Amino acid sequence: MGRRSIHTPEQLRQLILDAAAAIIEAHGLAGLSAREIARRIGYSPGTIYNMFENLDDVVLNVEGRVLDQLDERLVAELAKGGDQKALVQQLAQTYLAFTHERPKLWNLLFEHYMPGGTDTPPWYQEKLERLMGRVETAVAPLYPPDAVLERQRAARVLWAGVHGITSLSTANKLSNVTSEAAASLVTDLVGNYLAGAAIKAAPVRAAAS
Amino acid sequence: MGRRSIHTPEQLRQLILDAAAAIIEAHGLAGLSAREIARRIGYSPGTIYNMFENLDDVVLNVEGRVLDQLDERLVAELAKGGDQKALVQQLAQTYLAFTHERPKLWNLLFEHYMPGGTDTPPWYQEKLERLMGRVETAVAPLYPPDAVLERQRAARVLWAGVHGITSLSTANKLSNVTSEAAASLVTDLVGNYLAGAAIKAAPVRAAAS
DNA sequence: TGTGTGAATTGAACGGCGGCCCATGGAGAC
DNA sequence: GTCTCCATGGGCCGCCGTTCAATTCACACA
Repeated sequence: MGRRSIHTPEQLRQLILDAAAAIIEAHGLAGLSAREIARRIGYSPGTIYNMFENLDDVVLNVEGRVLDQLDERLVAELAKGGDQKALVQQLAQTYLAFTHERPKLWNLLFEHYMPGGTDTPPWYQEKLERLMGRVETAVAPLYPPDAVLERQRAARVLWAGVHGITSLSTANKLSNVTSEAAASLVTDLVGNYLAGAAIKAAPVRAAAS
Repeated sequence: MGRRSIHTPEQLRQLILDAAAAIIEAHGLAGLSAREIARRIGYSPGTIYNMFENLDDVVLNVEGRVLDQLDERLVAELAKGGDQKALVQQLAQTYLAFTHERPKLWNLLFEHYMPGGTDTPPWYQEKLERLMGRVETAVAPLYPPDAVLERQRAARVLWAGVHGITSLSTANKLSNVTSEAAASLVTDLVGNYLAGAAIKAAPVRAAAS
């Protein structure tokens, strides 16, 4: 069969990524295969190799879209504004909600290693840093303007901490913690961490407030 | 070929689990296969099915051993005793060190879902709860004796938080955070969280101390 | 020491899936 | 109508989990 011209190359790319994401969400990374993607989009396996280098390339691009989607959510949340302290809490809850919506898809980010231990491409690292930057933005008002390192550290700790709660709760590996309870754990983590950090900055005032 | 009696059944079980763990540590869960285990231990694939129900059963038992090994480490750390506050920090660092030693093997716990969404067997959940109990023990002296819920919550939050840092740093998904830097993030997390929690319990005294 | 017996071990075989490639022929350009 | 180009999808080759009839050996007993 020759060319179909039903879909533009870009449409085809998106079709493939949509299908791949759906498969991963339903059956995990292990359930993904070029044939299965092809079946779902009504094309043949070969088509996928015209648009992507190989399956790992497809997966990497699915990951990229997930990161972009999370970024959109965080940006939307930041745009709402509101109380500074509450903002960090809101971001954390947004992250939690996002990862709980499509747990297997989110888990993909941690299941998928690059073949041969290659590290992820620059655009991927940039997406990660962009996300981290959102948290830094939210945390910024709570720190003196010149406390750059503290801010970065806080952002990373909070990001990782919230990630830990979502990761363990979606995997059902936090003994007896349901998804709903995870939200209150996140609140507790963020609240106590920020309170503790505030003491270090200005012990007396923090305690008095 | 008939019986060899070179290994007792129990030895054979351990041989299989050793080999499986080695394969997973080297190539991830995706690299595991009954044939590969058989090759490594010098037996045939069929032998594995005499000792285990199927490959998932093997994997589950590898997970069990990993949990047991971590528990041993935590217990050893608890036995050392020492300052109460420092103890929580020590446990956290022990966890971090353990997961960084064999990252792929540790990751197994979060890559491997039970087939068909079955939940993990009771003995597995018990191992998880035993681990959580270790953290509760370490946290206990920092809370009033009757504050059971607070203690449990703190243990879960700390456990998950530390897990998040180890998870992201081993996966290289915490922008620009190396393995060594992870240790200081853990210290920061535990320190600030506990400090924040202390305020809530007794604002004035915590600030004054 | 010889022999019978059952358990342990085997490995070939089944049915299926996978990644990836390339000769083919249909679609578009002129 | 002709030609060119490129998407196509059938096919190659290999690996997988799992099974089970056949085989071989350890051991008990004589």
